[in-house]
Amino acid sequence: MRKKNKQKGHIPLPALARLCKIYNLLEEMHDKGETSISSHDIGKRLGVGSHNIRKDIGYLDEAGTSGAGYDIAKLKSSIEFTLGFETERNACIVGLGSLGSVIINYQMKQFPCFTIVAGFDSNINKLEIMKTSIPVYPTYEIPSVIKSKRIELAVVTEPDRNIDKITERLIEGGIKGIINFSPVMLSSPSESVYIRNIDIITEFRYVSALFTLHDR
Amino acid sequence: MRKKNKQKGHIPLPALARLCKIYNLLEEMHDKGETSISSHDIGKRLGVGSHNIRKDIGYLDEAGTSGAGYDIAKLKSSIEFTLGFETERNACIVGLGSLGSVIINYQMKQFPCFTIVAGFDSNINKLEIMKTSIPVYPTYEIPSVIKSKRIELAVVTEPDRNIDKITERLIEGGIKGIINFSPVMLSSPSESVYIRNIDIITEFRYVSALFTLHDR
DNA sequence: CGGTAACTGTGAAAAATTTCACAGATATTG
DNA sequence: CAATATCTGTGAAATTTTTCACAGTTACCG
Repeated sequence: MRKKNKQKGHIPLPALARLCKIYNLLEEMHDKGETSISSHDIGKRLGVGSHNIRKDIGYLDEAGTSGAGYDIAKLKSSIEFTLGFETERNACIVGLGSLGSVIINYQMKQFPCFTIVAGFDSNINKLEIMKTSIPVYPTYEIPSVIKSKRIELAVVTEPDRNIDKITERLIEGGIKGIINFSPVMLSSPSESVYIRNIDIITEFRYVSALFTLHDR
Repeated sequence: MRKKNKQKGHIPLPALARLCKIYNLLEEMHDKGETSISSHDIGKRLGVGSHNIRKDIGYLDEAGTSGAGYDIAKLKSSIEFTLGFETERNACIVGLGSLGSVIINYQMKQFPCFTIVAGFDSNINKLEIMKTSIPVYPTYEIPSVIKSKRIELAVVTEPDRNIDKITERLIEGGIKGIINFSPVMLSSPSESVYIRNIDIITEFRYVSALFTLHDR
C-alpha cells in the first residue's frame, strides 16, 4: 500500500460535496468526545457505501491508519486543510425579510468559512427597522459595497420582482458566488460565478416525483 | 426518428432533479405568457448542455416537435403527468420556530404537491402562541397524528437536541420522506425513507471549498 | 506471540451519466 | 416552392463516478 497523495490534483464535485458532509459529521462526533471512526460508519451515516467514503478521503493528502479507522481530529484537519476551510471570506445577505433575518440570527451569527459583513434590501424603510449587528444598505449600493468590503458570496433570500436587477448588480460588483433561496431560479451569466438555487418548492416536487415513481 | 416512449421505465435521479427545475422554469415562462422554448434556451437557463435537456425530456412520454421547440403548456403537462405532480399529499412541519413559521407563511401557504396539515413542537408553550391556520401538536403525538392524517412528508426545521427522538417518532408513524433544515444531519434508518438534508453551513463550506480549489 | 478480525488504500472493473453526431422534421425566407 | 436554417430525438461514444476486490496494515485476544 502506497502512502502519500496519489490521486490528488482535482476532486470530483460529488466527492467534494460528500467531504463537506463528512466534515460536518466529524465535527459533531468530535464535540461528542469521539476520537475515531471507520469508513463503514461514516458511510452508514451518509447513506453511501464505505468504498465511496474511502475513495473520497483518498483525495486528501493524508488521513487514516490502515488497520484502525480514522482519527477524527486528524481527518478533520486534513479536510480543513485540503478544502481551505481555515480561510475566512466575506458574505452579504440580500433581502432582509423573515428568511433573511432567520439566517442572520441563525445559531451563532458566526458561520464557518464566511462572515456576514453587510445586508441589502430594496425596501428603504426596512433599513431603519433592522436592528442587526451588521450594517445594511439599499440595493443600489450593492456594487460599491461588494467591492469596498471585498464580499465574495451573496445569500439572496427575498422573493423580489427585481431579482434580475439584483443579480446584475452582484455580478457588476464582482461577486464570486450566490446562494439563492428565492423561488426565482437564477442562472449564472458567467462561467466564473457559482450559483446555487435552494428552493423548497422544487424540493417538494422532487420528493413528490420520487414517491410517485416509487409506487408505480 | 422514432416517436413515442422509448427510454421510459426508470428515470435517472439527476435527470429527475433537472426535470423538476425545468418544470419550474416552464411555469415561470408560462406565467409570463411565453408559449414555446427550445432545448438550447432551457439548457442555458439551467446551466447544462442542450443535449442533456433533450435526453431528460426524452424520458417523458411525449414532448416536443422536431423542427420547432417545445410547446410550453404541453411539455409542462407532460412532466406533470409523468412525475405525478397532480397528486396532492399531506405534509407536516416539525419545529415551529422562526424558520418553521417562515415556511408555513411562505408565499401562499399552499405548496404544490403537498398540503401542510399539521405542525409539531416540543415546546408546549409555543403551541398556545402559534396562530396558524394549521393545527399544532406536541411532538409525542407525532406517530398517531401522522397515521391519522396520512402524512407522507415531514419538514424538520428546528435545531433540537431530541432530533433523533423526533426522527424515530416520524419513522414509527410511517413517514415516507423527511426534508431536514436543522443543522444536525439525519440519515435514513431504512431504505424506504427518503431523507434530504438542507443545511446552510454545509452549503457555505462547499462554496468555500470551490473558491479555494478554483484559486489553486 | 501467533492467529484472527477489522480496517484502509487503490488499481481495475462496472455502472451510470453526459456528450456527441447526425438523421429526420418543421419553420422561414426570398 | 426550393433552399436554408433551426430544432428534436436518439443510438453510440466518451467521460465520470461508483463499486469491487484484495493486498497490506493494525488492533485485539487468549
